[in-house]
Amino acid sequence: MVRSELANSGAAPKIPRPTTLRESVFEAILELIVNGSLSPGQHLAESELAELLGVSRQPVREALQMLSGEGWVDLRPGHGAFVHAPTVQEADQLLAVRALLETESARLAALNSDAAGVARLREVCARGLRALEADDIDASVAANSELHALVTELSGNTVLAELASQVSRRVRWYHTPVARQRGRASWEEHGQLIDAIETRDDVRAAEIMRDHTEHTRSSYLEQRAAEPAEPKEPTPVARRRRPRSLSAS
Amino acid sequence: MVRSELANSGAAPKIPRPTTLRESVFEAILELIVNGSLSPGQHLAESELAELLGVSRQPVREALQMLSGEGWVDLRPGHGAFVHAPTVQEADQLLAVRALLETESARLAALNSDAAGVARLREVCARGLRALEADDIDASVAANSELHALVTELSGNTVLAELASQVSRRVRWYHTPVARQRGRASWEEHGQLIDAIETRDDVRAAEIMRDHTEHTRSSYLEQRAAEPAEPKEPTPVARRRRPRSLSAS
DNA sequence: AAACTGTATACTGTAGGCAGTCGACAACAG
DNA sequence: CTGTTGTCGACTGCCTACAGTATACAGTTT
Repeated sequence: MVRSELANSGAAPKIPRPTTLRESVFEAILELIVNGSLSPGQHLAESELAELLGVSRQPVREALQMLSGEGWVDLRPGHGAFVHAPTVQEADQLLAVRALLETESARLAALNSDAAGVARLREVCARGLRALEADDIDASVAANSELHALVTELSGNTVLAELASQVSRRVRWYHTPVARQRGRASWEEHGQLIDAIETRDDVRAAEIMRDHTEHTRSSYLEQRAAEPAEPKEPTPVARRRRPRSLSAS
Repeated sequence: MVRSELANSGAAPKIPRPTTLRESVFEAILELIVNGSLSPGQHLAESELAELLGVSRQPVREALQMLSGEGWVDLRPGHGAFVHAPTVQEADQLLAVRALLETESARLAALNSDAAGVARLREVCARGLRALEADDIDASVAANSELHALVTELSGNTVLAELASQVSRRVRWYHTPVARQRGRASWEEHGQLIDAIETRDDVRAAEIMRDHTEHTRSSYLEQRAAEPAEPKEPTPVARRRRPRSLSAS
């Protein structure tokens, strides 16, 4: 194998693998949704998005269908795509499902984890705490997601991990705007969780994770109850006729 | 409302709503996968499928992406679609996830159910038993799925129900070929489950469902252990060069 | 004979275009 | 003035076509 010589030469700068256009478009639109540039209920015209992103309609179509599959947009046949407008009820249900999936993940992680896994958990946890001290909300939220993803990965159940990851992303969307508080307590719970995983105490790990996710859930509900953003308008599905420009908010 | 006169006239033959082509193609390919016409690992060329189904490549592409989203095919960029080849490990993980989701569904159903819901459950259960008596495996399996779907629906958590439905379909694919036995016992457990739901005994309902799904899981594993169809060939990803014809098996 | 290189083929990814359909507004009848 | 019908505009869904790329085979060189 003469090639191995070249293969082992390392220093492979991972050539900018021109990932498929639809994936780039997927990420781009997702970003627009998450950061609020596209408001819930808004109609997404393929042509406009295509022009905005400088691509043809086809990748946009495919990206919209991917988004639909994960619940980010609603696809009404013949009418096109609308940014999904999450109801409070749905958010609550989603949080409940997340609690279920992550609790089981924590339990399995406690049973399957090894020293290396625990070390990685601690590293992420430390990073999250540092971000918290520095008041870097974004980094803190990112570390939070990373930690939860790591727990699901350590569960050893790939299917479970993928499902949890999908659910978590949506949860984060609903939850991020109200996640400012509940920082310190959250990371303390994370520490306890890691302790339980390290000692392979699956029952305790599950218990901590359940309480932890339930805390964020009740925190979310309180927040929503405090400021009922739009109590009316139960389904404001793109009331305005033509959102000519996509630059909302 | 003059229109109500016409609207209430009933007898709406539900005009053959020309559902989008991509959905029809989705169903068609899914059927080909489930019934074994397309074997796991087989490469799916868009052009061939398009010609086979008498449509253009576009709906086929979109259908394949939907299938990819639900885990039926693997989409390798630049290489096209391959029928997903489930490993034993993955099937086991999927069954574990199903157990988790359905157990929670049963618990919630016990808390939320009403008389009407219980009546529907009993109806389906009776239908399943009749099918079993008549040795109608297909009908029995269908009733089984319907019953489980009904339980998740009665849980009141839509998100949970959708997730469980998705997982169940895949489970059924892996499981159907080995589902011949375990008929009688399964339906007896269903009866007990309905009893628990009727009496709103959430703990017992969850317990029964967990045991029930664990039974099918161990049943599946035994079956696989008994006949290790292809112990070798860990990833037979379309080894043959050109599967000219799509009529496999 | 073995390995490398050039060429051919087939398939994917993307673009552009056309017909069908839905919603909205305007004109008209009762 | 209210309800109905005709017409316009826009957008989706689908088809066709082209370019880019990966794979396999054959020819060539060492």
